[in-house]
Amino acid sequence: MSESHQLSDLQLGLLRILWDRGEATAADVHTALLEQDRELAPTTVSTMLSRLEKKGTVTHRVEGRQFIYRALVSEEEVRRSMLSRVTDYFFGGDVSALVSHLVEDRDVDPDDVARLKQLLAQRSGEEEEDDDA
Amino acid sequence: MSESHQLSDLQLGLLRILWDRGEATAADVHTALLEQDRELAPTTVSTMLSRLEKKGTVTHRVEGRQFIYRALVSEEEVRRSMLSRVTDYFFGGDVSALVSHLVEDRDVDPDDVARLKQLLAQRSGEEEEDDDA
DNA sequence: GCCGTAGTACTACAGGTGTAGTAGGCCGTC
DNA sequence: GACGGCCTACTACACCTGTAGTACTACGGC
Repeated sequence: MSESHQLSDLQLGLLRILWDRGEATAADVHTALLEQDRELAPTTVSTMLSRLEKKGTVTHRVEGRQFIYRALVSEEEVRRSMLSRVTDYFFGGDVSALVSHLVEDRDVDPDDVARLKQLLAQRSGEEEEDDDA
Repeated sequence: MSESHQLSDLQLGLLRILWDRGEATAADVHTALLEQDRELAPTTVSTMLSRLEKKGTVTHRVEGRQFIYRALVSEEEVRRSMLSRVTDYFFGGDVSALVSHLVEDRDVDPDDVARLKQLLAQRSGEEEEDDDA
């Protein structure tokens, strides 16, 4: 499990739509992309969907004449895999190094810092509870 | 600036070597890859390097008969771009949401939690100092 | 001065991606 | 029962990636 999901922007875009809706016909996906200013021919969308299916990333069931697509990889899984990639390449696999970097270097504003502090407090709380259970 | 660096594993591998050494000949890169158990023909490495050069990702100077390559994009830049991608796709561009996620969900062990708390404390400390200055 | 060797350039090919046209099948309508 | 439209399947093509072989060139040694 957890093989590296190396996905292109368009592929991620398609998955995003499927994740958000649970299921969608090719036409739905096409429309959704149009709404995001990705103007592709309907056949292009279908092609991409079948290719993703061939790779096992999505699947479909048939309803009447339509194919209703559904993602086979979870958003969670892909997110995890993409994050791992960054973590591995740039922080030697050390997640907390990544977090440090983000906190130090990037635009985490003061409110968020507060929020995160709270979160961490909670985290250490839970850890103690875990000891209990 | 900051165009999306959509780089493959191998490309990142090559860049990693150049980043670490500053400069390297094709042979150096080849050797370094071997040490990482990436067994590629020397010509393969050269091919990849010239392709990266064509894209403007690396450049080279000539010394004797050898090409000495150097990255044209910084590690920082690529890291930032890859992180943005994840942040944008999965956290609507909200870096602190990403951090929360990492802290909540992933293997940040208790020591790290402590470390991060400290870091955040420091962060808010700095913020107040900034107010001062 | 010739030859081997090292190093780059050129060429090749399979597989993936982005993009889309065309063909073929089916369903509802007149 | 034929026709038009909708939907998928098949085909196409350019470009990128991974992979590597072959060709060419130049330098150093004998």
